[in-house]
Amino acid sequence: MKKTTTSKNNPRTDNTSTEQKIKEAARKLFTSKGFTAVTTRDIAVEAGINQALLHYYFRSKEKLFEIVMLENLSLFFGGVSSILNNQQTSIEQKVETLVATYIDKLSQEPDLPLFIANQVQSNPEKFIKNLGIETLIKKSFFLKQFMESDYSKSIHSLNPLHLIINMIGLTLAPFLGAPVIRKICKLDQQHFMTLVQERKTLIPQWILSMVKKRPEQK
Amino acid sequence: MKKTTTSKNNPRTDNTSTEQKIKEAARKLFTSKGFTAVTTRDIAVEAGINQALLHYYFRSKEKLFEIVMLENLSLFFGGVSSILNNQQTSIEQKVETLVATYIDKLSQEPDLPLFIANQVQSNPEKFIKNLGIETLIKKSFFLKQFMESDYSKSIHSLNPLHLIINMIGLTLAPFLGAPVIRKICKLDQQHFMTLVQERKTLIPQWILSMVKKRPEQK
DNA sequence: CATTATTTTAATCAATTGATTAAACTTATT
DNA sequence: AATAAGTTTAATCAATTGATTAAAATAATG
Repeated sequence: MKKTTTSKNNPRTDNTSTEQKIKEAARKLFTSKGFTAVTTRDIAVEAGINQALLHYYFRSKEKLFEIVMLENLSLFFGGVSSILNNQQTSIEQKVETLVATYIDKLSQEPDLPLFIANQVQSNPEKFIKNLGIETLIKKSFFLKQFMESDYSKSIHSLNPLHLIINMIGLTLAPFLGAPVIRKICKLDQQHFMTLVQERKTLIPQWILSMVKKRPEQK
Repeated sequence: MKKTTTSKNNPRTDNTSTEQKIKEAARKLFTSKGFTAVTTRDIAVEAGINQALLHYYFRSKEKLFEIVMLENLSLFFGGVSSILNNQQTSIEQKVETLVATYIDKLSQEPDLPLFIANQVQSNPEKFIKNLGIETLIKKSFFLKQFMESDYSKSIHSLNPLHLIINMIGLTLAPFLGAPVIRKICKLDQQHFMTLVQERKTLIPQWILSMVKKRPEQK
């Protein structure tokens, strides 16, 4: 039987190496190929362990996926709240940090956006519940700050929903299209990274220009 | 045996109703759930036919998926070439028509972007080959037009790659996040549609403001 | 060291999967 | 109507799947 609750054996910090190996293999495969496309045997091979061990440690494929999904969610949204609710920073600074943070994050985990997008599509209510997205955005200091700013008072006022959609869209787009972009433009990993890094300064500029003034209709 | 080549029976235009039913069921399921998550029996049930008929008409699940994928690709990219290569329209007009066309298209086929994104990730080279994307973009009249315009000559000149990424990102974003956006903001289908329709005029304005002038660094 | 608890393994299970087959049924052709 | 060609069906196959089991191997405990 598996040591479940308070066990006495801890070789060192005891995050049983095998358990960890399985979870990491699962995360790699689930994140890049999705739930149904990955078999428990695939995971076992990737982790270099016996297939039965997967069930020994995680009961079922579903349970393991659930864990991976929650990990990916917190990886994707972790830290956002503290940026959005920082009382010391301006709107402009928030946009900058947010974009920069995500570009760095996605540079290390390029499969994350598509994984998240698939979860959003296949299970939106679960997605919303597991995160505090609703409060994360709607009750954020960022939104309050924006609604009280000149931006939302001017006649050029823009629905903040558009703003959020744009920020996310502009940031995720190059990662979602990465394989095609790289292939067509013949960019190696390094050149692609500089392209993406450029956007750290560009996106905030674009976002602010959207909200500051509209070009006159000709 | 199946009537393959030139058959003599044609009730009317003879796109055998069953064959069509299967293909439509397959498209619906494959597009929303992906290849591995859908079984041939799922398709049979959705189409209201016997499972063996699927193989009778399409040989294998893979072949059927291939057909659906190509159909989706041409659905997604159809008409783009004629917009990009129109010698009569200005850059501004091209951006406007492109955005408007896609917003209309995706409003009717909201699952398309994620399906395409998944294909891009899992099989980029096939994706590029099946389409003429490379020529579609790199050799388009649009690009030539842009490179010769004031936009690319000014000191504010912007890598056109960013422009294309932005256009796509801004257009697709609300559809990729649709379920969450609708849930959080409590938008019904109709209100979501007006939100998206607003972007038909907004996105071209944003795109042009990006390329026209940069806000000064403070 | 002996005993017990934990971890790992190989073998196997039942269910599901894509695919095939042979017979039944329908439609067209003469 | 008789025959042939095309279509549909139910039954079945072999392979793969997630999951279980019981025994073996390893580590911990007294």
